[in-house]
Amino acid sequence: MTKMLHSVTLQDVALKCGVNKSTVSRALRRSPSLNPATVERIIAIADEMGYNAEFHDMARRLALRKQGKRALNHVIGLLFPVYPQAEYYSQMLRGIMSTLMEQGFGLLTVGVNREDMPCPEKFIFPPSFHRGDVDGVLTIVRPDHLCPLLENLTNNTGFGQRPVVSLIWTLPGHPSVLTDDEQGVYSAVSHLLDLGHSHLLLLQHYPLGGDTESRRLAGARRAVLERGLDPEKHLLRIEHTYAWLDPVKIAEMTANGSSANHPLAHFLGEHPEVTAILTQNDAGAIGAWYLLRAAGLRVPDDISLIGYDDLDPLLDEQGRNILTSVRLPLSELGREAARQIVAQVTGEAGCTEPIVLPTTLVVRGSTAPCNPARRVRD
Amino acid sequence: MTKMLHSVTLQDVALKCGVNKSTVSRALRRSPSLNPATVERIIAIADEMGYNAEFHDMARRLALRKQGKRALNHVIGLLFPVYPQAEYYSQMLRGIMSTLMEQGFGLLTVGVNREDMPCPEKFIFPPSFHRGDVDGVLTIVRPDHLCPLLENLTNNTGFGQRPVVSLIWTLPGHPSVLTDDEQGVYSAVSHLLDLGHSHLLLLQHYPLGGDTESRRLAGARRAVLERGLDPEKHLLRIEHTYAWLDPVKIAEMTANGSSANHPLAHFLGEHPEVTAILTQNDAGAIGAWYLLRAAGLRVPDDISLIGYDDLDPLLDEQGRNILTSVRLPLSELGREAARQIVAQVTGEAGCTEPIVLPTTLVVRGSTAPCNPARRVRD
DNA sequence: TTGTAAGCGTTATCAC
DNA sequence: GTGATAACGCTTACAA
Repeated sequence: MTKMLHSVTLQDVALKCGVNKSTVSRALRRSPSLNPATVERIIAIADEMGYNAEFHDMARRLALRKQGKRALNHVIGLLFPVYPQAEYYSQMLRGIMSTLMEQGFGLLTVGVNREDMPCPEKFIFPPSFHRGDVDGVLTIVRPDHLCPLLENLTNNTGFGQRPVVSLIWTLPGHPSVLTDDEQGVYSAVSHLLDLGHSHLLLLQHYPLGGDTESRRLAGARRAVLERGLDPEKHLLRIEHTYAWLDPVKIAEMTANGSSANHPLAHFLGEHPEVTAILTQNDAGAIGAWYLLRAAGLRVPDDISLIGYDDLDPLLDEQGRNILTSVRLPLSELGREAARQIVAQVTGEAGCTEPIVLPTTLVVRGSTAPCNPARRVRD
Repeated sequence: MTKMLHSVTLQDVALKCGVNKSTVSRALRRSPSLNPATVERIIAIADEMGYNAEFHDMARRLALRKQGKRALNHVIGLLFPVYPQAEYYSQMLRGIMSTLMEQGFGLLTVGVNREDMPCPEKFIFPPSFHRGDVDGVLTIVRPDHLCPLLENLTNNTGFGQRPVVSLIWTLPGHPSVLTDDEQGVYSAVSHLLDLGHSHLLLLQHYPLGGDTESRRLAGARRAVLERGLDPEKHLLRIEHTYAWLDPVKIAEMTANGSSANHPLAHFLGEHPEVTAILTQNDAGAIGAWYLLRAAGLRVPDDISLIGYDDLDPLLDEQGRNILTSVRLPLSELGREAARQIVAQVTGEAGCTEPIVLPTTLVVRGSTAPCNPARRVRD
């Protein structure tokens, strides 16, 4: 194989084979209407000459357009959030990337910035999307942010009605790949109830254009109801902002002695019956842990604590992670989504209903049997 | 602007304007040889008809190929490692992504798996690379892994000799964007020497196809020599594997009481003069912290400890990060690399010598003045 | 079974 | 200044 700068064309191959270039074209795509012998001969010669089919894709696509057909680009777009939470999104990205690579697809990533979303009409997709270089897109963006972008995309001649698959969030009219948050919280709450806790506090973010929070709540309620308990009494709940339990802020508060002013501290003071807390994510659990500690409450002796995602560790004196948490199959989620979008763009039948992957409760030291003499220190 | 499925062509616009399609072509590219009045008129009508230039890029590129010219795709490839260390790479990725977006470029990411590198000839780039859809590439891959891939790429008609910019690692013959590790370790060592420490231990990974380790060592030596000290005596050094100080492993060892067997514990026993340790990264520092703790050595009272990267926190009782560490400008690194590759592909003059971005020593509680009565507990 | 020829939609080289 | 025309390299009726 010689390293040639001027590329080999069908015509070049045709000349060498002593046939017409259309014959070469057919041969390379193994047309059944051709003599198998000539097909093999032509392919061999084309190979030998270093004919690079992919290099001539623009010509191919131009020709195909006449017939109203189109060639696959083998490129999947990804609308990817640029906000921190590195580990969470990285795991999905790894799953997506490795699966797409295996399938011979490229990944064209577009950063979606939460800050830019107030005016999504200003968002401009890279030209590849307008050009039709992208066969389909995966998105990890909350629906309310996503919808204007998607409209932008589908109104574009270059993208049109190509497939879209949503990760993490359900997206009306499109397939999605989700974690089973109902089951995740159900298993966490069941675990606590099994340990004898009867008054639980569920900390949740304000719903942000998705139904994750309601699915989690549903799981918690199911576990409570299943034991014949009244959710109103036994399942307390606080909705809060992202920053509310930020470990860095909590650390500042505990350091300057103002942590008793935190709303969670107040709430626990008013609700001494609460012996277990479920947080929205591990960072929140870590923030809560230091807050509880500053309030003189010990985990798990006085209060059990469960995180979510199983990404950030809460280390004990020896450096072991003691945080009981709900682990999400994030990289598998990425893999499954990649499989889905590839199935869609290659025209295989894809599921239309959401694909829901199971979560796993990882039990560690931050949960323990309910201590009847609990919170005497309060 | 009507939403049309069949796209508007130059011919369509020409017909409506009552001119030839070649005139429209010239008008849209604001050819100076055209009557400015007609230029404006044609552009207006083309706009109104919803002519989408990007959609017809394949035809444009086909035509340009004749002249040996080529149109920019506005796509940058990224060779990105798929191994864990999420936060480290995510920060760079964010910088790269946001800058490329601002410049109107797309990012085509390719995962490079360390495990696959023993046989890099099996690595296949997505077709976009062969097709010439990528204007240039950014890489965050160690040179020894990268070189075979790069050869693969440059031997390809579709990529050829297009620009390559390397992040983190220098790459012979290509521009690179680096962190100033010499200065990073220099400032860390200077800080320790200023605190009165005179016998330091530098923990480093085995060099892995790059010169990062030697640059760090150089910085350490410079600081020591600057004070008239002999590096042989005052700058001890251990080269170790990635797993050597893995916090999870260390936690297991301390938990089952075997941590005294760790080579670092032995080494410190044999070198009681050492009062400060610099690790290769924060995870290593965290591992070391628990190891020291298990050995009865307190940080910073007995031993000062400095991490690297400033990504992973070491939390104190109140939840504050106490790890003194060298912060790298990772997201700025990504931004600068993106600027460089865009400059290269648009034909602007780019720096040929490496761009080196400064690091910052973030002093926290894990470093303190050298305690003369130190390590009496040993 | 294979060759011929007409596009796909652009750009560039000529004329005028 | 603007219009015809010939590529760019491929696919696919249709003809042979």
